[in-house]
Amino acid sequence: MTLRLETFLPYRLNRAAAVSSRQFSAIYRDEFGLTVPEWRTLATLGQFGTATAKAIGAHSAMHKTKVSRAVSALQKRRWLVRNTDPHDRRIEHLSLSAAGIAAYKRLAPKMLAFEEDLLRKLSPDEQQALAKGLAALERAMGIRNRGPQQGKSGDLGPKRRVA
Amino acid sequence: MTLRLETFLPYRLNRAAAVSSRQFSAIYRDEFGLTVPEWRTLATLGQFGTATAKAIGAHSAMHKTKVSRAVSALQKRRWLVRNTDPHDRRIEHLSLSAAGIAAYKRLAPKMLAFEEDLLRKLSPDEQQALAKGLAALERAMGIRNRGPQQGKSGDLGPKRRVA
DNA sequence: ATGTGATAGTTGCAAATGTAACTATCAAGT
DNA sequence: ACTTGATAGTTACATTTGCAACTATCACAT
Repeated sequence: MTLRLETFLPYRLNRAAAVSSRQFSAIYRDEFGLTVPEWRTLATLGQFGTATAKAIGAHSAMHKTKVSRAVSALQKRRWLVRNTDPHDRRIEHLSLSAAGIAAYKRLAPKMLAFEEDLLRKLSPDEQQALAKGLAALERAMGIRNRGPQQGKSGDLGPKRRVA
Repeated sequence: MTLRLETFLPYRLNRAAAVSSRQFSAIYRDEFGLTVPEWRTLATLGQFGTATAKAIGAHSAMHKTKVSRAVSALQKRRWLVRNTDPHDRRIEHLSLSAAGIAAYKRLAPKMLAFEEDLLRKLSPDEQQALAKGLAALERAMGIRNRGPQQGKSGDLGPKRRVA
């Protein structure tokens, strides 16, 4: 019974995530003063066009208050607009304004380039292994990768884990 | 130029780390009320016997204030003892008390079992892929897996002083 | 129509966190 | 000895975060 941290999965994940997050977040922090939750929200809406706060939270594993505050911040910058669902006024469909889209289009290539720089340090089969391993892990942990929308009936909701 | 979050590395890492951390931390939180930094510190000392606060931070990618507070908390529980280096009084060699070791020995098997439950959901070659991909990523990001001592720049162990 | 329970999202408050400034110590140069 | 620059670790302060409680709205049953 020995717990070797270097091979212990949650430890490795947290460490890798922390380091990568520090490096990547420097980009949008320096350029726009965006926080991590704000950038994630921007990126989600940039990719999907429209999503609810709940869907963003489910897709990114962010707590709903984190999403709520990120949405408020982006709205204050006038990068994001809210549209109440006409059939259910509890729901707000979020999307980017023109300014928000412009910021996204300016940022996304830099993020991708940075990722590519990182991945270039891996051999092709290491890259493949990483992708395969992560996908399997996501599946095992119940992380679903469908679109963030479908708020109504089908929602991929935080309810799993039957106990 | 499309940024698909489901395949974007830092996003996936953060998401996987967040989910795994939530699940794993429930164990030591429920059992002992330990926080994540406290558990990491405990686990590091449990594995290595002795380490400095700086080494713990370097090994786990935790900020030094996080480590400092975790060490204080563990010390307050009397699970940890500090020993000032006789040759350099800035340095404190940390180690677990008997009570700390007892707690570690009680916790570590549960953590390992939980990890095993998770990994069992992956096929053997998925497990291998994950290990290989993570190792490559750690190398690419400059995460070194030697003993917890020595920072990024460095040599092993307490600085060699030629008497 | 009214009550019950569920859901989307917000907010108050306390706890956790990071930055920067601090103390104490050391090594090396003068 | 004294200054300078570096390092290990701590602390003050402001920001960020999460939990719990809240509002508003809905579906459904009575």
